[in-house]
This record gives sequence, C-alpha cells and structure tokens, in this order.
Amino acid sequence: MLGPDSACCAPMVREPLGEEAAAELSRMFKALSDPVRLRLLSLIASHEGGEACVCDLIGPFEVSQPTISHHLKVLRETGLVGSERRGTWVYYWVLPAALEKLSALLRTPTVPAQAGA
Amino acid sequence: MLGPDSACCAPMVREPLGEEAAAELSRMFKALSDPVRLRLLSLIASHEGGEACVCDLIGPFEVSQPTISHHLKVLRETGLVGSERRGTWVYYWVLPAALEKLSALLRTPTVPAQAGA
DNA sequence: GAGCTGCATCGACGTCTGTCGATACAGCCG
DNA sequence: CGGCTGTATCGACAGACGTCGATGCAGCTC
Repeated sequence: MLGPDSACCAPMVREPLGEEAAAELSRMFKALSDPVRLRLLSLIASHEGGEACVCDLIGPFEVSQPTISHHLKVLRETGLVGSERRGTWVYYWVLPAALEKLSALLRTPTVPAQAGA
Repeated sequence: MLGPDSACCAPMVREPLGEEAAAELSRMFKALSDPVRLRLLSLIASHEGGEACVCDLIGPFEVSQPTISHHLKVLRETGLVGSERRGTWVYYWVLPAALEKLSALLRTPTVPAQAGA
C-alpha cells in the first residue's frame, strides 16, 4: 500500500514536504490522532510476543467491540499494523517500519537544549 | 501547557500508554494529521534561520489566508511551534522538544529487519 | 491622522469521524 | 448439524474539523 517512493524518511525540518508526501504522512498521523487508536497500538506493540488477539484489546477500553474493530481497521489500512486470523482469533501486530518512518520524520537533527524553554 | 509529568518519551512499544498520556499525545498527532499543517510545520522548520514569517507561509498553499492562520493557531496551541510579533510581521518557529517527544515515542527499540516485508 | 498592509478572529457551511446497536460472518464444540 | 463465541460490517447519528468570506485589530508610512 505504501509505495517505496511515496515519501519521506528524512527529517521534515531539513526540507519542506511535498504535497503528496504531506498527504500520505498526514494520513498516518491521522491514524494516531485518536486516543483509543494510540492506546491500541501501544497495547499491541507492548504485548507479549509482539502481537495481540483482539480479545485482549477489548477489555482495557470502555468503548464497544465494533468501535475497537473499526479502530483496528483504520490502523490496518494505514499500514501501521498487520493482522491474521488463526482459528477463532484474529491477531494484530505492529509494523515497525511504519513507526520508524514517522519517527525519523519528526527527528530533530540537532538535539535542542531548549528543554527549559 | 505541557506538564513535565504529562506523558511519555519512552517508546510506546515498551509499555502501554495510559489514558491521560494517550489523550495528550493524540492531540499532538491530530495537529499533524492535516496535510496543510504538516507542510506548514516543515516549511517553518526548514526555513532559513529556523523561523518564518506568516507572509512566507501563505504563498505555497492554495487555501485562504484565514485558513493558514487557523492552522498556525492549531500548531501553536498544541505546543509544536512558537510565535512572536515583530513589528508588522509575525514569525513562527518549531519547538524541537515537541517533535522529539513524538519521535521518541514512535521509535522502535530494536531496528526491525523487516524492510522487505 | 488617514490609509495601507499583515495577520487574527468570527460566523457559517459541508464533510468527515467516532460511536453505537443490530446484524452478518467465521470457526469451534458438542 | 445446531448452537456458541469471536470478530467484522452496516446504518445511523451527534459532534468535530477544514474551509471560506467578512471583518477586526496592529503597526507602518506618508
């Protein structure tokens, strides 16, 4: 889904983002812009074995199961997680390349000493 | 606006995000979830001297000046950029600590060899 | 002070998004 | 096969979001 030439990886503080790259990256950030999705992602990533069954992901939240399923779909379609059905259960895992891509983009080339600012 | 104990900095793949941290971080990602804002941010960051006048930020886009102003407000209120009026013009600059915070959050602890996956 | 330019705010509008309950589908078990 | 559990999809609805034109405010210039 994400073409190899689609965007980025250099910090965005180096040179302005093109329209296409910005459009694609903004879609990924949008996927992270919901607190439930953010927690889902960290829950999956930090889960034992690097993957989690949906059944493990419903309990921690106060939203309905369809809502969780919807959020997982968003994360999946954005390329942030992968999923696979194994018998009764469906497992999700994080795709680290996507996270790393965003992380690199936001990385500031010179670490600022402005922590106190 | 961002309390020192408010969140994060450790990769989210290490341990699940708490509700509060997720809420705050999702607000920052939401600020990055719009292509115009993303381009604004990179435009500001990559501008000569590390700061840019609003007058430099209107030309590259096809949206109206009020819309640019609105997006800059979002970036400002999220703590991603700072701003200051100098005479006639208003200058914006990136606050690297905020970017670095998000970058660290998304960083994957062990670099995955799954680039080909 | 009058007029001009740069930027922010306001109010309105259409669209997108998160949420739900209801329902459909997939696989296991007895 | 019938029923049960786990997950996804559907349709609907309220609220949030991006955008605009109009307007307001600040500071410069003459």
